[in-house]
Amino acid sequence: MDKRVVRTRFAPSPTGFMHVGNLRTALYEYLIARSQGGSFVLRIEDTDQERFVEGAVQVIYRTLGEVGLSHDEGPDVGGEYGPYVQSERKELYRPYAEQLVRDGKAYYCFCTKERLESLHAEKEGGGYDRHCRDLPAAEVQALLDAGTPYVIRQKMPLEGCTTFHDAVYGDITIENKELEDQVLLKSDGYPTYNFANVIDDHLMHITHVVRGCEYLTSTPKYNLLYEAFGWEVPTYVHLPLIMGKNEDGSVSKLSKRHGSTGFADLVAEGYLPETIDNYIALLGWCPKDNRELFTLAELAENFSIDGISKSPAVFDYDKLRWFNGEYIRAMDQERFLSLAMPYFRQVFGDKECDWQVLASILQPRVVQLTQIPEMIGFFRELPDYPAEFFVNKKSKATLENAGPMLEAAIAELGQLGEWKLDAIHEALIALAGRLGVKNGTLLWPVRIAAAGVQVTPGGAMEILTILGKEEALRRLRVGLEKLK
RNA sequence: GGCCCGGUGGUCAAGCGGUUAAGACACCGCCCUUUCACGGCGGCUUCACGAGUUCGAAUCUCGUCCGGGUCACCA
Repeated sequence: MDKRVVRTRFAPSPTGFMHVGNLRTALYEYLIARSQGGSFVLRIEDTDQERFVEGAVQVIYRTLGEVGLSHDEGPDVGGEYGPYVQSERKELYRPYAEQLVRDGKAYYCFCTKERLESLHAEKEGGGYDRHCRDLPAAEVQALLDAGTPYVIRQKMPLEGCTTFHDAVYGDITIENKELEDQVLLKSDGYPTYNFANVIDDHLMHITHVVRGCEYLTSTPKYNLLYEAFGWEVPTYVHLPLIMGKNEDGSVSKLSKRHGSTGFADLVAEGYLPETIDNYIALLGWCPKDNRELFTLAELAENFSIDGISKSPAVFDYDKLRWFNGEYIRAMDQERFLSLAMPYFRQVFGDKECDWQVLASILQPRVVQLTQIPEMIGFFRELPDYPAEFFVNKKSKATLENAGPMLEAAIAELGQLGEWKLDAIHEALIALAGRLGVKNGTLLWPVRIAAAGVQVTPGGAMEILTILGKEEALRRLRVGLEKLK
C-alpha cells in the first residue's frame, strides 16, 4: 500500500487553447488528488520557445478557474517546490543531463538538423542512427571545446525489454530495441518535454503521473530515466483517448476538425462549465453505481482509479446537450435569468418585458443557451404565417371556429385591467368554460395569433403576458384578419 | 510498416465463470398537456469472428479480423 501523500500535477504547455482532452486529464488529476486528500499542482511546460503564445498562461488560469479545478501549488499561488514554470527552471536540468553523461547513460550528439532530416528521408521511420553514441572521448572534448552545437541524448539499452506497470492498463512490456536514443537536452539549452517531465515530477514529489495513453509507448523511456537516477518510479495512470467521429463514420483522436473541442468553444456554444466537468468525467470513467449527475465535489468523493476504462470513448454532443439541459433546469431561476439575459437582449434590445415569465418558459426548454434568440425571435416581430396554422385536430381548432375564438378572446382580454400572467390565465380559462369548449380550442388560435409560429416555448398565456397588452391585442386582431 | 493498446446496441457504459446481459443519451410509439419541452410508460437495436479450457464463457487462453495510438532538438 502506498502511504505517500498523493500529489498529482497538470502540466499543460501554453498554447492558448484548452482542448477537452487536456481538460479531462486535468480533471482526473484533480480528482485523484482530491479523492485521496492529496495535492494538485499546476506546472507550465513552456520548453518549446518556438511555440510561445502570448497570454496563453492566462487562458490556463481562467479555464481552471471556470471549471473549479483549484490547484494547491503553481506559478500564481506558489508552493514549496517552485518555480512552477519550466522556462524559469531552465538551468536546473543541465546538471542532471550531464550527470547521466558521466554515468555513461547519455551522450553528446553533434549531428546537425540536416543530417537528421536526411536520415528520416532515407529510411522510413527508422529514427536516429546513434551516430554519436560511441564517439571517442577525445573527439567529443574537441568538438565541445570548439563550441560545436550539441544535444544530449539518452543511451537506450540495445537489447532486452523494459516492463512498467500502469494503474489502468496493467503491465506493459516493450522491447528496448524499439526505443530511440531520445534527446534530453536541446541545442538551445532547454530540456525536452520528456526529460523535463521526469526531473520536475521527481523534484516536485509527484506520485501519480496521469496523462493520455498516447504516451503509453514512450513510458519505458521515462522508466529508464528514473532508474538511471535511482529515483522512485511514480504510479502511471494512462487515460483512454477521447475520439471524435469523422465525416465518413470512422473515428480518430478528437481534434478541431470534429467541431468544438476547446473549452472556450463549448462555453461560447452555450454549455455550462459544470456540464463540461460532469460530461468529460464520464468519458473514460464510471462509478460502481453508474450514477451520472455529479457536482465537482461529488466527483471528488466518488472518483477512483479502478473505474477508469481502457477503451477509447467517442465524444458525444447529444449526451453533452442532455447534461446541459439537466443543469439548466436544475439551477435557480435567478441564475438562469442572469445567464439568459444577454441572449434576451439580442432579441429585445432595450425593450422591457416580464423577464421572469420569459425565463420561466425558457428554462425548462433550453438545452444550449445559444438557442435562446432563435426560440424567442417571434417576440420581436410577428412572422407572416398562413391561416392554416389555425387548424389543429387535437385541439379541435378549425378555420371556422378560430375566428370566433379570437374575437371572444379579444373582447375578454380587452377589458382586463391587470396584464399579468395569473389574470390572463384566469380570464381565458373562464372564457373557455363559458364558451363550452375545451381549453385547447380557444388557446390554440390565441397562441398561433400571438406568436405567428406553430411551435413556441410556453403557452398562449405566457406569450400574451410577455408581449404586453397592446401588442398582444394587435396580434390577435391580425390573426382575425387572416381568417376573414 | 514495426511496436503498443483496445473491441458489450448508433454513442457512453455496468458486468470480473452461472444475470431474462443493467442503466443513460439518441431514435420510435403511447400517455400527460395549451404547441413544444419537461415528466410517465413502452419499444428498437449489443457481447467482432473462430478455436480451446470448463458441467457452464461477454467474462479465462490462443489465433484472426477490425479500430486506435505511437515512431521529432512538439508537447
